[in-house]
Amino acid sequence: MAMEKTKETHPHTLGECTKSILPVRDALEVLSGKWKLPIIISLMFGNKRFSQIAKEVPGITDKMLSKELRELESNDLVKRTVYDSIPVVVEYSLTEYGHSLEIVIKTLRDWGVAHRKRMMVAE
Amino acid sequence: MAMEKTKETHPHTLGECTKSILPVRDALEVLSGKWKLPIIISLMFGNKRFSQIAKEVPGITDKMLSKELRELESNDLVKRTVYDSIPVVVEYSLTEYGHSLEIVIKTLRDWGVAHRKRMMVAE
DNA sequence: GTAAGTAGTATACAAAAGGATAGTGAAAAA
DNA sequence: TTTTTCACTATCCTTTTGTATACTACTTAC
Repeated sequence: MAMEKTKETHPHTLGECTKSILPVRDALEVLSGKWKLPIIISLMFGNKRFSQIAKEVPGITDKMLSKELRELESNDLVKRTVYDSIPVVVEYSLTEYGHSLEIVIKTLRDWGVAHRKRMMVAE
Repeated sequence: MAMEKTKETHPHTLGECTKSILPVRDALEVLSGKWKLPIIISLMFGNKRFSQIAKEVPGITDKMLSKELRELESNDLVKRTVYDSIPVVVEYSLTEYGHSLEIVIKTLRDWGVAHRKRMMVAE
């Protein structure tokens, strides 16, 4: 009798789920890590200089901040502007593309607020 | 004269931005990494067994899948059910709490789709 | 007897991420 | 004169993440 196991490998249904995973991975590639979103959030509250960001993102070191800013810049999410005053001042700002993350961050923050509440209840 | 540098350290304005960062960090603590969201997405398409998830999440190894599932389970996002059939079958499913991530994932996926489009244009 | 499927674990290693500390060089403030 | 600010960079170290390969133990199929 050997009822063939329905393999589900016909092109129609294959990857329905994978098709959802791929764009999320694309997003994660640009945003993942401990610091990128916090840095972006800090810049959503206004343009900032290096040391200002360092103060507002709790716990970040200069090395991490510098590295992450470079990556964000190379992905066109953050813009770096140098003013050749004395001493030199460097200003970081979100690009228009960077601002397109506002909705993502709002959603994640809302979930995070609920999550924290839940953890406190369960203590 | 010595105009005191306005320190901005009075409790009122301090941390307006930090207050946004903290819940996002809470969320990232539970969700960050390369694999957790892809695994959750795969489970949004239905309950799955270990090897099914392994097939649907491109590139994941048994070791990573096993490790990530344990973490997700300990955070109450995923439920593990053992059926003592022969051979033993283990089914993974999203908890109700896990389902609360649907909106987060949808937002991230939408951004990811737009991001991929953008990258292709810029080639 | 051999392979394949069930759900993983064990071991060893490489790579990436992150942390701690110190230093650069110029200028201004104490 | 020493310290502070500015925007970083350099070095070393630990932790986390990821890869590769092999193995367990049981059952069914070939």
